[in-house]
Amino acid sequence: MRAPTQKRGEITRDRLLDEAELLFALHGFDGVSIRDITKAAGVDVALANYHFGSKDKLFDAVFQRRAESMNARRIVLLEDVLERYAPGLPPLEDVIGAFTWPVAEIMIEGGDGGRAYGRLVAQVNNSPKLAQVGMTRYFDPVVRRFMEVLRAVLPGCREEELFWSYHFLSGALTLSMAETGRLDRLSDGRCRSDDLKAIFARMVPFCAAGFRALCKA
Amino acid sequence: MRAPTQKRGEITRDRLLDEAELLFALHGFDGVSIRDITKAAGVDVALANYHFGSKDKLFDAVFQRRAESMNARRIVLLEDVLERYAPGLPPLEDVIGAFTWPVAEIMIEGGDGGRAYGRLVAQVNNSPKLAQVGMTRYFDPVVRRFMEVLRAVLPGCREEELFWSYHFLSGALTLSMAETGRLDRLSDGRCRSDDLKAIFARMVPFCAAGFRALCKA
DNA sequence: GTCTATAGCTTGATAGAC
DNA sequence: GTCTATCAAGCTATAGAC
Repeated sequence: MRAPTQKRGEITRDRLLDEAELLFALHGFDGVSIRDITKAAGVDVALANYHFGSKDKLFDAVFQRRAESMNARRIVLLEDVLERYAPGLPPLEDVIGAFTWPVAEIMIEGGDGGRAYGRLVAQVNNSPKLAQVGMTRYFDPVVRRFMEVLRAVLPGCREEELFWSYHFLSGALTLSMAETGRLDRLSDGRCRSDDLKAIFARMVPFCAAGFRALCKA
Repeated sequence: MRAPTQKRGEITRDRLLDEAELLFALHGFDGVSIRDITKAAGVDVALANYHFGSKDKLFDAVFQRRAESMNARRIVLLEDVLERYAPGLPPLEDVIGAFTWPVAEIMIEGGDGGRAYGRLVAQVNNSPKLAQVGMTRYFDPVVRRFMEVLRAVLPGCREEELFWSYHFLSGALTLSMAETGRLDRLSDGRCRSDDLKAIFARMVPFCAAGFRALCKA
């Protein structure tokens, strides 16, 4: 992730982002101090404020970093799917897959940081204080694009049913990103929170059936 | 909620629980100080530690308080449904309804505190640090009972599919409890996070269809 | 860009008077 | 049970030397 040609300042910046990501994901915004982060990154306390201005802005930078690549990937997969079935329309499953799969990719390929980012998004999406700013600003533009396609793929579906369906999908998706390990215990080890391929393979048919059930009514 | 015959100490205790519930729900455990809570409750700073021992234990007491009545209500509704269809088995929808509806009841009938409690559970369920203790201890015993009934109602369904289906239901349910208002904006006001009857009426068919889709495969 | 030093404030918890 | 007073530790943020 870190190019060998980076300047010292950039290395510090990236280290701070990486450690902040891990710590915020585990303890939440208020559960982590600037000191915790700079200590974990092995840099001086003052550098967090020098590079990011404030703790708030550092959090925002962490949240934004991977949101951009994830959203870009979502759009690529969506346009791919649309093209593949043009001039017809793709199955609902493929549209949902284009939305959910980039999350799995980041968490699988992004190592500890990628998994931490998933946890972070899960907490932000479920926080009344943070969801309005974080999710709305960084994710909703792409969600609106998906809603357009869903509308086309499910003709005649009422708007309310379409939005509520998305809401339930969002809940299922973000709880999966949280990787809390709760289901591991509940299922006596049969299901594992970190088995992302198992989860995402099931999330698509589960939610597709849900969308169809609501849109039928 | 507060009996007129309560002693002064009990009133203080209840006030602290009520205000802690509201504040923890909005800002999370680390976003609230003992001073914030005692100030909101109009009692002395030292009384929180006198009555509850520590901030951790106060949080735990808040979380446990409504969990007990919610779980009791879930079991009552479940046994009702089972009895109504005996010696046969109830439809999947009724079982899911017995699990989800008590949440709506508490949030609708419990006023500001009830809604705050929903937000609190949403955050705990999505937190890697808190979910293991909070959810596992207070909710999983009842969930295990529901899993037994779901197993009976969906004969031949593989265990993994059953547990993952519950996981997705849990995500949809807790995001609905969070009432973040995100969907309100996204849908340009067509859907409202606080319209609990609209949400819970749709959650049942959405998730029932999901369970059936996964168990069929 | 980095580091030292520090200002100014808030934190959880408690000892002891009432 | 309640309140005053306080402790020791933590916090964010910044001014100024290098």
